[in-house]
Order: sequence, then C-alpha cells, then structure tokens
Amino acid sequence: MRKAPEERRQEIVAAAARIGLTEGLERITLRRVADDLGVRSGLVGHYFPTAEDLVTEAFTSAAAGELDALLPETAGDRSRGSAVRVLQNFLARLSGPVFDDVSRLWLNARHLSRYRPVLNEGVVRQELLWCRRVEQVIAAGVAQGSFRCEDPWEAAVRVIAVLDGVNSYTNTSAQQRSAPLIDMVRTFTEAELGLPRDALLPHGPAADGSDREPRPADR
Amino acid sequence: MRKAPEERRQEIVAAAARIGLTEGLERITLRRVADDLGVRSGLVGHYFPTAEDLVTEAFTSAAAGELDALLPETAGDRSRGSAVRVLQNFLARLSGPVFDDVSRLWLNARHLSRYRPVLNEGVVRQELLWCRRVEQVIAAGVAQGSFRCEDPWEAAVRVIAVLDGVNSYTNTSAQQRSAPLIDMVRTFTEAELGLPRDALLPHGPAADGSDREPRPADR
DNA sequence: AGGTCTATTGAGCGCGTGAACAATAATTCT
DNA sequence: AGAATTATTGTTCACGCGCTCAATAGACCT
Repeated sequence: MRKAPEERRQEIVAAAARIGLTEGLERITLRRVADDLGVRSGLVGHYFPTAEDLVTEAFTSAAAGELDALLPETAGDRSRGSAVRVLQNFLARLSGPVFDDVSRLWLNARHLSRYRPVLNEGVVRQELLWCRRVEQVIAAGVAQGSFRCEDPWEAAVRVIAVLDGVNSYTNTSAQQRSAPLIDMVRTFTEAELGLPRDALLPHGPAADGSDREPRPADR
Repeated sequence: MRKAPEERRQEIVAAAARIGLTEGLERITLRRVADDLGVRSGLVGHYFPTAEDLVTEAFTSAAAGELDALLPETAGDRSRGSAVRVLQNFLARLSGPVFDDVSRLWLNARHLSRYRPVLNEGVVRQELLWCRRVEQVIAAGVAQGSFRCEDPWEAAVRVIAVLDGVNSYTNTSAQQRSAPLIDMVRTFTEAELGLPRDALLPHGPAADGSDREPRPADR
C-alpha cells in the first residue's frame, strides 16, 4: 500500500484529472479522489494541503494532455508533414464526441476561474499554450507557402475563439445548433488562412492540391 | 413587513438575479437572498421549495432583461428604424464593460447546466430566444434590402456563436486576446450579412451609406 | 537488529448548505 | 367581532466540504 511519494502524487493527479474531465472539476474533492484510489482522504490532503492546488494541477494535466494528443509539440515542424495535413487532423478530431468532455472541461475551468485565483492562473497558461501551438502550425504553413496570413498569432487567437464559441453549447443547446455550426470552425479557418473552400476537409486536398475530394458546399 | 405573495415573490427573484449577475449563480442561496431582503431563510424556502427553481428563475430574469435592453422586442419592426442601426447599437453595447457581467453569467449558467436539469432547460430556452431575436433583426434587414443572407436563422446562430466565443475569456485571458478579438464579432457579422467593411461600426454608415465615418482597418 | 524517517491512517472540528416543520402574527373572509 | 387563512418566523436536521493532527506502520539506513 505504501508507495513512493512521487508515484503516489502522480497517481492522485491522474485520478483527479479523470474525475475533472468526466464529472466536473467541482467533483474533485479530497474524499472523492481518496475513494477512487482506495486510500484515506487525509493522505490526499497530505500531498495537496489546499484543495485548489489539486484542482489546478488536475486541470492542467488534462488540458495539456489533450493538447498533446491533438497537436503534438512537433506538429509545427515541417519534417512531420504539411501544415495543411496537421490542421486537417486537428479539425477532424474536434468534431468527435470524445471532444465533448474537453469542451465541458474548458467551460468548467473558465467559470470556476472566477472564484479560484490559482486555477485562474493555470487556465490562462493553458489558454495561451493552446493558442501558441496553433500559431506555430499556422506559421509553419505560411513558411511552406500553404497559408496566406498577416499575423499567425492573431489568426490563431481568432480560430480558437470560434472553436470555443461553437463548443459553448455542449451542455445546453448543442443539438439545436448543430446544422449552422457543424463546419463553422473549419470554414472560418480556411477563410482566415486564405485557403480555398474545403481545403481543410479531412483527407481533403494536400498542399499540392492533388487529391481533392468533392463535397457539397455547406454555406 | 408582511407583503402580498406576488410582490414578495418578485422581490425574491429580483434579489436573486442581482446576486447571480454580480457574484455568480452558485452564490444564490436561501440564506443569502434572505439576508439581502432582511427576512428569514425559511421564507425564501416557502416561495421556492427547491433552490434550483430559484436559481433558474433568477437566471431567466437576468438574461431576458438584458436581452430586452440590448434588442427590444420591436427591434425587428421596420417602423423602429433600419436593421443596420439596430445591429450597430447592439454590437456597440457588447463592447462595454457592463456586458462583462452578462458574459460571466452566460458562462456560469452554461456550466451549471451540466448538473442542474431545471436550469439547463431555462438556459436552452434563453439561448434560443437570443438567437431568434437576432434572427428577426437579420430577417428585417434582408426584407429592407440591407443584408444579403441565405438563411437568417443560420446567420444568427453563427453570429451568436462568435459572440460567445469572444466572451469566453472574460474570467481568464481576455486581456491577452483583446487585440485580435476586439472587432471580431462586428467584422464577422458584416461578412455573414454581405455588408461592406465597417458597415456596422457604431454611428457608421446607415442603410443609404450617406454618413460614412472613416476608421483604420483592423485586419 | 535497532533506529529514524515518513507515508498513511483514523477520527474529529467547524462551516455552509438545502430542507423540514411547528409556532406565531398579520391579513382577509364571513 | 370572530374565524379562517397564510405569510413569516425560529429552530433543527443531515449532509458534504476543507482542513487538522496525533497515532500508526512500513521502508530504509547504519
């Protein structure tokens, strides 16, 4: 039962992140995490003297992990493939229902940040990290001659803003809005980067535009 | 001290709405509202046997009141002025810091809806109401020949989505994103409605395009 | 083997919450 | 005027929360 401090700590954060991602950050309590791990709540309190620190670390772990899955750190590196393909994959993954939990998590974290300054700091850091990662991909695409874009940073911020807007309704009226919003992030990104329509469709045209796949227009 | 039931009920909802708008919906508790009104918590519980109903009604009151202030019900009526002017005023009011509380409220409500089914229903109703109100203005503008737009409903949903996206960061990194986002809602709306650049600037060009006011381009 | 360190326990405190309910006082009806 | 109604009070309950802390027990070192 007794484990090395570092291992136990990671175990606690992992359990907390799982709870935060699937059930909400306010469900991360000392007792709840302890129960999931089969230990006493006092132990969790031993590793995280203030609960807010645990919540913050749990969110950071979940958000950073998801970003790495969506846009690996080396995604901007041109040796890993064209920026167009990277964005295609990125946008494709956003549509899946698995991303709903992530949307909920961001909504959760952004609201909870209103009351929790430590969490607030962590959320801001992750928000900027996500934008910066997208910015790198856009900058790489501009360098490759695939995108036309004055300011990659501003484009990235705007694309993420549309993404967050579309995902605002996961808990509420997502169903009623699906038709107008289903392709909005991709369409907006294409316009922002000076790309032809449907250029960012998954498995659509690559940088050379060779394998174009027809699709009905959505607007 | 003793008041007519209807009056007392409205008083309670008004107090709860004020708390929800300024301090957050989870600060609406029986005791808190009772304290603000100088009564006992049992009384509030008498009017709202379950607290969730009070929170829901408080949110509904605040959201509906704000919508009426932003886009009066008759805004779509062409007798009240051009749709262009109505949208100009609407967009102008969104920029003010007074709207920050409203953004926070929406964020709050959308997250809390994850756990509270009754609130969820109320939030969905308000979300659709806001979209429908914008849709009416757009439809009026199309009828006036001011806008070019295939589907007013879809356009409204998309405009509101961008609005919600931009306002997602009021609690967190709003400061760091201000530059790329400051005019994004207006710019997107102009594009969505087939309007020339800056056509929706406050006190900008009316439908006839007579009183155009120069402004530096923002993109 | 004995001693030291510390991960882990177990129990408890104070707080704020939603909810319940009998008692009370003001209003209204007959 | 008297009775019925009900708005309002005052109190209490059980719950889950973060947090504290002395006691325990497992691991490592000499």
